[in-house]
Amino acid sequence: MEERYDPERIEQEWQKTWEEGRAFAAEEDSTRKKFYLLEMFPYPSGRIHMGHVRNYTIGDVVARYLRMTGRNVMHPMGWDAFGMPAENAAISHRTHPRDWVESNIANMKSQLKRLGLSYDWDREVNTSVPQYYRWEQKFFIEMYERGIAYRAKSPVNWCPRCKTVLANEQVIEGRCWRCSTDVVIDEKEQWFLKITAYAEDLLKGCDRLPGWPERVLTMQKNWIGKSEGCEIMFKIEGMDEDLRIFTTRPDTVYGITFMSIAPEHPLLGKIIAAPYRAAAEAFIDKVRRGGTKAREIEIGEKEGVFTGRYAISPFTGGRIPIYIANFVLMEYGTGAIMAVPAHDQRDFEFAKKYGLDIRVVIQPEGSAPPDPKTMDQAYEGPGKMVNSAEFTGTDSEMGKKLVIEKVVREHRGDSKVNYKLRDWGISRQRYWGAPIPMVYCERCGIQSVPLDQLPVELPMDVSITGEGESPLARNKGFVDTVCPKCGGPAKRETDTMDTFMESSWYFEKYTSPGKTGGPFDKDALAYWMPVDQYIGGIEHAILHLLYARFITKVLRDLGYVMYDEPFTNLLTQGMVIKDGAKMSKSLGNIVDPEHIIGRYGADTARLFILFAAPPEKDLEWSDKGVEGARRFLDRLWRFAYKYIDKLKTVRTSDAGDDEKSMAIRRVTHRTIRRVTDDIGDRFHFNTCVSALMEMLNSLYEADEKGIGDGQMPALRESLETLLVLLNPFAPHITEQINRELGNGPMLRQKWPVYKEELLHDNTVAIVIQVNGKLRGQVRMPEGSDESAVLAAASGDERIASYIRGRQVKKLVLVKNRLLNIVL
RNA sequence: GCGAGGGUGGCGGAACUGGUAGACGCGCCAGACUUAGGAUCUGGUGGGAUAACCUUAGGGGUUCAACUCCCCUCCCUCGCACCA
Repeated sequence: MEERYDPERIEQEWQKTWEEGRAFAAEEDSTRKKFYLLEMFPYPSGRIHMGHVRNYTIGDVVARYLRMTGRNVMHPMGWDAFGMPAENAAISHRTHPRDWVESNIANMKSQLKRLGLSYDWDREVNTSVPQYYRWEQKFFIEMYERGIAYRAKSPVNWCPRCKTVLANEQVIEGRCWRCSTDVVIDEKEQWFLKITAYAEDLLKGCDRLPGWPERVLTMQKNWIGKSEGCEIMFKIEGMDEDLRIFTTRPDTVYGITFMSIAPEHPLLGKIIAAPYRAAAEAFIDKVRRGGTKAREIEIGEKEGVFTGRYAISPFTGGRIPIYIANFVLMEYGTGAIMAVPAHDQRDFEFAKKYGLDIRVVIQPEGSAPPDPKTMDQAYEGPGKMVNSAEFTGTDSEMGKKLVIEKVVREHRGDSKVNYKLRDWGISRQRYWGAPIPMVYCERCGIQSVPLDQLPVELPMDVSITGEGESPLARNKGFVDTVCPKCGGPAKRETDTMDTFMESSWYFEKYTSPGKTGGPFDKDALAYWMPVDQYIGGIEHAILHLLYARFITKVLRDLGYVMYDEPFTNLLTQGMVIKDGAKMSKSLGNIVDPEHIIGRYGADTARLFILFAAPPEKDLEWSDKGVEGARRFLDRLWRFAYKYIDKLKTVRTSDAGDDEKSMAIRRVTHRTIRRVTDDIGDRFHFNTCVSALMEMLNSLYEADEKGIGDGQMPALRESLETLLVLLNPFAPHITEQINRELGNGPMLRQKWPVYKEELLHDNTVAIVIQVNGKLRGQVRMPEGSDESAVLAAASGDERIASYIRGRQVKKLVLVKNRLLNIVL
């Protein structure tokens, strides 16, 4: 054994061994319990960052631990290889996106290998190759045939900088999620996936995911945004059309004093009465100029203008003035609302501003109805209906049902559920993505590409300039095709799919990456899916995780998969921060993983990152902390080096029962218990590491007191155990020392099981409290009863001084731990 | 405003069902070895005149016993935010 710990040499050697032995290749084995462990695959940007290191290290600990417990672990890795940066790089570096991506993958792959991550590289998936995206195209066509994929003209979020359409989910506070440019609204023909048809399924599924963090589920539920209420049609005075509104408060219909409609409402042209036209149009124009920014970000003043027209209440028959209001959104509900200022804060503010009536129709439980003249805010709570004709006196919750019944009876509307969730626009006017397999024929219209002609391959001979139309639209060889139906000239769809499509089913592809006759091997899919543990950043709480759940449900309905949810357990790890801020180029606080690995070794990097914080919390990077991690490994190495020659010649099974041996063995078995508890169900890797540090500390303590030849078997057991327990965290150094001990590889080694009888000493330290305050400690045989402990405590001079001359009122004994003497 | 999660030494963080608060690591202090030490080892390290005693954001409560349970207040982070 070398005297000095040299991580670089050791790590390279073991990584080579693992690679050559295909050490982490997973195979279906129906006799073994599977575990599918997955970390979110990266975009191949070229270099890994600390966030990756953290994400993948956490996963690797779980993978290596579970393998040792006997689970058949699949731990794959791949590349989310489509997407804009490749195109941007192509423009600035004059390379082809494919080449750029490939060299990035090669580089990142070697970086991941240098971290010692135990991936099954045989299952590697690259989403940008036709063998991958051809199945996505097939799914798309099948979705089209079922009406799940459809084409529609709709206002889209357009990023002028990225020159592409963005999904609602990709617009953050009115700006592009990538480049933060203000997004503009444009009308375009787009391909959509009907995620709204799955809104209820996705929402219900949230309640069947106990292994997901509550906050992720909450975010998803919020995003889906279900609200139950009803639609009511109001007659418009002097017009044939009805005004349809959506409300969740049918119990307040007798409090309607005006109507508010969105400036984009299609009926507006007819509704606005001639004398009001100029003012109304000026207002509409003003709102429109404000754009998305003003409407969606600034919680601006509520403004509106009277249309000069009235609706008729189907309840009272009264005339209700119709206003155009800036806060009413066309995209939600019907784009028109009934306004009940007494019981809706927004309506209240609007009414106050324009001097409109306020009519109270709900009386709060146990207090008088609010007075419209003195109210300073709307009462939005429940209560008893008042001033509401035949409903007066009814409880508001019951009233909601009864009013809906009345509306239905009179054919003025129906109950209705609305969702905030919108259909997923997947068209992207970009080159580097999966082509949407559709053809436009002048004669036959939209046609899907016949399945036997898939894949529609992305052409490689393109010029990428970043100007004007997408490179695909200018590529005649690609665009010009024949209609699959009539054989006449036709043009291909030139939009590509949102890259979130590829990441919505890659985890399924890992189960049979080489399969060619279809997307998945049925048996492999049945064996491995669903993913038992998924690990990734919280930033994907909505986008990726919602889309992946959606596509899984679609694939289920298309008959490809047989489960409802793809990820049983989800762990969202925190960010890596430095000096209190997220690592970023602009802040100049980036720590390069490669540099850390080069200087301290992968084992040190892994150990630090696991030790510094529990996985779900943010991790503050500390160079000093890294040194501490390295110091621990150095200490481990030195300890092993000191005893290696003696340890080589003894057998663990010969461990003696002398006091020194027993002390060593107790520490060993107690540590097994601690680490097993923390690593298994709790994922508290930081406390695992500290338990291992404590174990090594106590071995050094034993060393200080002198370890004789008689203790060598116990010491061997201890060191071997320490190596196994530490192996998931620091796989290289542990393998190396283990080999020096003359043992075979740790890969298939069993996770140790502690021996109950070795956890206990025959005596225990019992804390003595007097009136709840700590006063001392006595050493007692295990299982001592109240009177015995009290006797011992009384014998202790310090403790006795607190009790002397006073009556013991009560004794509280916590077996083997504590005695509280109450005076 | 609504929803979720937090607030523990100089710092990162422990304390699983209420039972020795501050494990482990960093930093700091002292010492040893040494030509030197940013190497290594040993000891110390919540506050306090190291004596009483006080300490888990602050205040109250339940209990023999509270970081942990209950009530009130303050602060921080994240998500949603005119969704009718």
